[in-house]
Amino acid sequence: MLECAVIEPHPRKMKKAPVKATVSNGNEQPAEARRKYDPEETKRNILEVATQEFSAMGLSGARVDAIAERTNTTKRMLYYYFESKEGLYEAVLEKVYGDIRTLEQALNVEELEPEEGMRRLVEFTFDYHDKHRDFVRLIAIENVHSAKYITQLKAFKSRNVSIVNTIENLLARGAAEGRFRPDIDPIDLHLLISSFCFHRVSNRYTFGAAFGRDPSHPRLRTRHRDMIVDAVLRFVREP
Amino acid sequence: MLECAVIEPHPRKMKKAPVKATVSNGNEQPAEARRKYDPEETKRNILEVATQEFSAMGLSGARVDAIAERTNTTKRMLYYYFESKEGLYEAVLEKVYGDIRTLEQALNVEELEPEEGMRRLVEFTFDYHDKHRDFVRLIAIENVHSAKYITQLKAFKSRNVSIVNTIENLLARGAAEGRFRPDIDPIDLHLLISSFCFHRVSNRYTFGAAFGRDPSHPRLRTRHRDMIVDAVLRFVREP
Amino acid sequence: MLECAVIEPHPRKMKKAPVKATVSNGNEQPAEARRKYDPEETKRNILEVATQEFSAMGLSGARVDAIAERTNTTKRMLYYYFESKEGLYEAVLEKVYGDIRTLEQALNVEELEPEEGMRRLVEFTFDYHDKHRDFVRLIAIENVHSAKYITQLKAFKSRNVSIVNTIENLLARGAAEGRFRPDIDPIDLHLLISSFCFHRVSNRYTFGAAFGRDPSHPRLRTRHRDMIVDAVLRFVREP
Amino acid sequence: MLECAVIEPHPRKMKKAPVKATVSNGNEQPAEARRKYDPEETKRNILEVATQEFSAMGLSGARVDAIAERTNTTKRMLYYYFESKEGLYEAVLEKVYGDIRTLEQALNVEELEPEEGMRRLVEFTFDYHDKHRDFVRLIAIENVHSAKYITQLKAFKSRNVSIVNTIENLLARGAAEGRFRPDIDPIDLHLLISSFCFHRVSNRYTFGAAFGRDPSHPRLRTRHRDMIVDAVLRFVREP
DNA sequence: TATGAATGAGTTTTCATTCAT
DNA sequence: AATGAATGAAAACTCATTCAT
Repeated sequence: MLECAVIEPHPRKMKKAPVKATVSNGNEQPAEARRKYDPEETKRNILEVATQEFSAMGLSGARVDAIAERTNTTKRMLYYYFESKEGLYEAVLEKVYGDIRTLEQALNVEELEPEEGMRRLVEFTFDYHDKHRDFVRLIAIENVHSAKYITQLKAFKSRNVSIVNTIENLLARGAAEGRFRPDIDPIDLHLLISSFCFHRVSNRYTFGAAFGRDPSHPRLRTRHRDMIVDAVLRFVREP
Repeated sequence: MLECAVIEPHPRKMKKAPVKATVSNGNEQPAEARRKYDPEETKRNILEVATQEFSAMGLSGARVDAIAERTNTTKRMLYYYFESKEGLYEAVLEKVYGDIRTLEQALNVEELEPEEGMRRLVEFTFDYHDKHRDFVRLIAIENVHSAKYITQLKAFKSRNVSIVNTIENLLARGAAEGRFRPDIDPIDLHLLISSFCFHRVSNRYTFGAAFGRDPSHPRLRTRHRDMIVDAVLRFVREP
Repeated sequence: MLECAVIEPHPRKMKKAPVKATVSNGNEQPAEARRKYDPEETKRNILEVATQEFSAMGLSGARVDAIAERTNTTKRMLYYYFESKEGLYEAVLEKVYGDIRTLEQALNVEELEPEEGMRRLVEFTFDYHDKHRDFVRLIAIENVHSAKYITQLKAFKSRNVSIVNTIENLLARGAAEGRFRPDIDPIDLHLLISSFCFHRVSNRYTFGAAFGRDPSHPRLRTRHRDMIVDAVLRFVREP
Repeated sequence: MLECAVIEPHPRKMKKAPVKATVSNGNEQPAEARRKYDPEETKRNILEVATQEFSAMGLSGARVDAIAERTNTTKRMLYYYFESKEGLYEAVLEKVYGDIRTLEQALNVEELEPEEGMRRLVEFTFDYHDKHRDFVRLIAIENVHSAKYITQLKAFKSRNVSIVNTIENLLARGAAEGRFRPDIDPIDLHLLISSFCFHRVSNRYTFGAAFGRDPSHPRLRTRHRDMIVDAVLRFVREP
């Protein structure tokens, strides 16, 4: 049967240009309509939507189609700029880190006296996680993926190093003044601080379900902020 | 007959060994006699493998095929016993909670004096997260999915309630004795404790990447345990 | 805008089972209907169709959908058994080689006297290419892809070696008898023979277009067969 | 502003250097003056790159983007000048034929005595295929596509006709002199000659893989050239 | 003449789930 | 109770081509 069945190559045409239907879609842009050709805006738009999707659904749970749909452009552009779903995910991580960097610059605790500086640092860390929930969720998601993608970011290590340096400086000055205990490891302390700040955001769903309290409620938020400051100060103070 | 081309499905994917390979006992039996159907064992085996897969890959990232492959049985059985991927995931959550309950019974702090009881409670919480990493990862995964599945578990709420009751009791007794501050919210305190215990497990990949330290290393583990006990006691103590 | 837009994870359901439409499609199978579950038949069927498609369209030109459509099964099975388009292509190459091997066994020229053996060998080579056009086309296609896939086949090298051995034996015996020239390289001669046999099949379209002759026409076929035998014998004969 | 994340489209694909980079001449001109639009040069450049891509990848395997990338111009220009991928492919075929035509004029065997003329003709055919590998590959590719495109070329038929005429003339003169056999069909002989010359180029990858010999190696090349001349002369000579 | 951004339709591949035995 | 084969829907990704400037 097979061997001699001389199948003339069935002629199949090459891709042709699609018919273009330039019909207006009814809901026209308002007066200050976006420019049609604005790559930076396109990228930003894609990244914005992708950030939401990835942080809401996880890397595997996110759908490229879902992202594209909520974008001002098409799925194709997403691949045009970011190569692949993973590439887009990485770009999202990068962007989220970039966004945060600016904020971080503002933290200037080196000039404050140690206890006040420590208070500021903790408050900053708290606010920072509280404000950047997408960031927190993405880090949690990264841990599900064994931090495979985030480790490739240059920004990643440096950022953590800088915060630890800040803590180290505070601890050293406090100890020199006899106000702080001298034997505290800065990284350990950073872990203590960020654990709380991170956890109440990352685990707010299970927390809410378990205790019937939404940790993002303003009253709870304030109380938590005070508490972690208090706990940290009590922890570092001599004796 | 394609004598020379016996094509097995997906010949290129490396097959990991099933989790519990039924070892041959040497004196083989005729086919019918040897194969002893053991539904309980089959279910246990499936759950075990599924726990690994879900906790390693997340709910969306997990693959039914991957689970079935490492099982002693087939994909069909997985559906036979657990209905669907989601059903299996729920069963995994349930199992993980069940496993833990036993351990939890052992914690009897009500008889200890408040400070010692608090120490025990924190240590218990620490050890418990440290030992049950799959549990921790699954909770983190649940939060990616807005705690959709875990809230359905009866075990879930009760467990958290019981731990909070324990803390409440300790705080009340401590306050009565004038040793603890009287204004501490037990749920807040639980959040403080569990944040640290949870975070160092759930985020160990990003932590490791950021600081070049593996938080599961024994030395670090001990230090962290001491630290959280210390921090909590300093936090609750009067004044 | 972005940062604080708390997007509640839009609930999206997991894949559900499709509705099964078990309607009869009208053109029922004849009495000797295929068994529904016959993996060997399924694979054979896929390979048969794939052979046609690849040999007609080339590797890049072939369409997985087109193959699946002409199959008794679905596209999914194609991936079930062959992993990928490339995997299927490789399996096709393998099968085509397997098919041919049998035929080749029949060639027993070692017992014939050199000249008669050489005639048989050339005729065999001619017939073999003439009959296996898919094979010829696939080899041509492989050369477009720099023989990337075929080199992985075990069957490939051994087959060529055996035919060269056969030629070598004939040449040696012929030279010993003083009938053949002693300085002929067997691989070169194989190239001379197979060039012609291959070319008139592989290039029949351009040949037809250039000269208005279809080289597969029976009359031309016979003349070509005689010609290559004649040319080879004249080439090898002393002096 | 995503200051730290300037995302270029497809940042991961390595870009090969364009085929002819317009080197800066040191003393730069103002923008308008420096850029000299040279349509002919642009077309030539595109064709050159396209020839490489098509002959290396086949018609379906070739990528318009890949061609444009290695060009000094953009994809749009490619469509501007050649309409479509197919149009470009046809232009490549045409160019390749055009390139060759010049060479072919030089062959003047009508003045030589038949045997010497035949030798020259074969050598010419050999050299011509050996030198124009792209041409050979493109013909092979055309046969994968049933010679759909090449048949439209005016140059195509005429070229083949003229070579056959040349052979016919040689055969006739040789037969008249009693040196050549009188019953040889010129088209068949052309097929014999070109088969070998074509095949060793078109199938050099599978040949190399099968026999561990690269047919384009100078030593092998010379031997092959001598062989085909020898074989043809022995074939045409009386008796 | 020239260009980078944009696109829609197609193409390959994956996945949870079910069927026939 | 158990199984390997089978499946449709959806997901990721690609490609030739065109638009707006």
